[in-house]
Amino acid sequence: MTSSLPSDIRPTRRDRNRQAMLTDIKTLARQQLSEGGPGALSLRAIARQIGTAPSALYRYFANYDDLLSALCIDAYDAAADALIAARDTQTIYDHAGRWWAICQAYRRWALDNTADFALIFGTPVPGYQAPANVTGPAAGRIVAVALQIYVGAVAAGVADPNETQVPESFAAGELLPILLGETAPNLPPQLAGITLTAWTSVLGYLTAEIFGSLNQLVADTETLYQAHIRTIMLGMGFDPLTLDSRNS
Amino acid sequence: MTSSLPSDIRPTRRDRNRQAMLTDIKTLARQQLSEGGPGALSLRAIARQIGTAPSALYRYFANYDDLLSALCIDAYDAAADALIAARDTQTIYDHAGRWWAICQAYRRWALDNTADFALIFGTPVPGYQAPANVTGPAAGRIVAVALQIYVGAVAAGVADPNETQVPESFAAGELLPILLGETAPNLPPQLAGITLTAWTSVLGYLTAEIFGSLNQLVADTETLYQAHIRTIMLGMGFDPLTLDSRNS
DNA sequence: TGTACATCAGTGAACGCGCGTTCACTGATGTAC
DNA sequence: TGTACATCAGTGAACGCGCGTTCACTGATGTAC
Repeated sequence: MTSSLPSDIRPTRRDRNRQAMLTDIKTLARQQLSEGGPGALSLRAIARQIGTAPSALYRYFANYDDLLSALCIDAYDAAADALIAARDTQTIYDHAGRWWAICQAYRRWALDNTADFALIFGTPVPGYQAPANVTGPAAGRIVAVALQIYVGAVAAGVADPNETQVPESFAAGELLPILLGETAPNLPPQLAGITLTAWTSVLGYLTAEIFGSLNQLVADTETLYQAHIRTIMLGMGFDPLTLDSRNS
Repeated sequence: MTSSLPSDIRPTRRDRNRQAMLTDIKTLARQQLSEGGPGALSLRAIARQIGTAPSALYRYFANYDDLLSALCIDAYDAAADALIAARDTQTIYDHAGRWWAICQAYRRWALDNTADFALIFGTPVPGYQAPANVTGPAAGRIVAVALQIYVGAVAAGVADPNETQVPESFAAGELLPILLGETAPNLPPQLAGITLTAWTSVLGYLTAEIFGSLNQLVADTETLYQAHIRTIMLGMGFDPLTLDSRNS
């Protein structure tokens, strides 16, 4: 009975094995990167850990770079998913709450997945340049989430974009228009500018905390992060009163 | 006459050659890193470019890691020097101007020395962990410059630290007390917190611009950076009017 | 000023290593009749 | 249900490569008398 289903619906044993192997490879690859930093990824080492011949991996990835690209995309997607999940823990009407939530989730995800974070935002793996056409859209998803929340906040009057001085129009890159078109057509680029400014500030803190020198300077990075986010939100024109009531 | 000076003062031919060789090695090393990313540094390749035997390099650096550490320290120092030089183009009384200046210089330096920037703030080179005792102080210098300016601004009443909500006391790491002791003893940690928050925001933008996705999103990153800095300065409690008069 | 010795820079061959990738192959899993 | 064939996963040996590091050495540069 169970085996009478057409193969389109019920995947064959081979298909299932293949999927399992694919995730095994990627899991081990991520592990290697997290332990040895970028460039520490070795196909042979993965094969060794799996217990297979090195050449067997070429049934799953055409070559070294292909594996890396797959890891990048997975990482972007995982981060975006984490943000979206965090966003949805808050009401649609609580814009400040949503922004706050994605910021917390971003840090959590980064701390819990250092390797992936490094892969995406750190120095590129030697000799590897992520193919922009593949990796770009995945990267855009993350910013899109942030942008969408801010647009909602401004529309609801909870955030005042005029508090900052981002130029009203600035030359956009290739990806931004696509991004804007997807989330909110006819969006004033100023909002995008503010969001990017804010978002890079968030990212900057995380970079400093994860790669860098921050841990040597401050022990309680958690608290400092909250203050950081608050400052950023003030810069975006979120209502100070709302923020204060939330924090205390 | 020239050769009659004691060897303590006039370095021997050997000494001068040695210095030249040292800088040659480091220059080529930096070049390699900038071309191939972290992990792309190869002693053999350097020897090849210099036109010497690989083993000759061991007269100058005990091993691979030693060379990397030297490069790190140089990079930190170069960045700090650039900041200090920029700071000193402004009057001692123009605190906002000084902060603005070091932010501009920071970006310039980062863009002009991507390899060094990546070495310090990017993902670590595989298998290499910078010895904190060597590298820490150099890293501290940079933050010290920023901190010093902010302390001056607050003392002069140009910046109001109470505008933000950084916790008044937070657990400090190992390095911060040393840093504080050097630049300004008995400094309220709140000011340090604000400075760190601000400084990581600056760094975050640069990380995003240099490593990352920002270029795909925005073409005129220059303008956006100015807005970014302005927002950060507002968050630090700098006087909005002063900022506006400067920008226009 | 000239000689004897110590220091140091650079040579070149060799070490053992791990890497990505190819290739002809065996054997298992699926498919069509 | 059973057979014949096609597809695919994995094997194992081999390729050429570049790497960091060691070692005994030669020759140049400095130093002391």
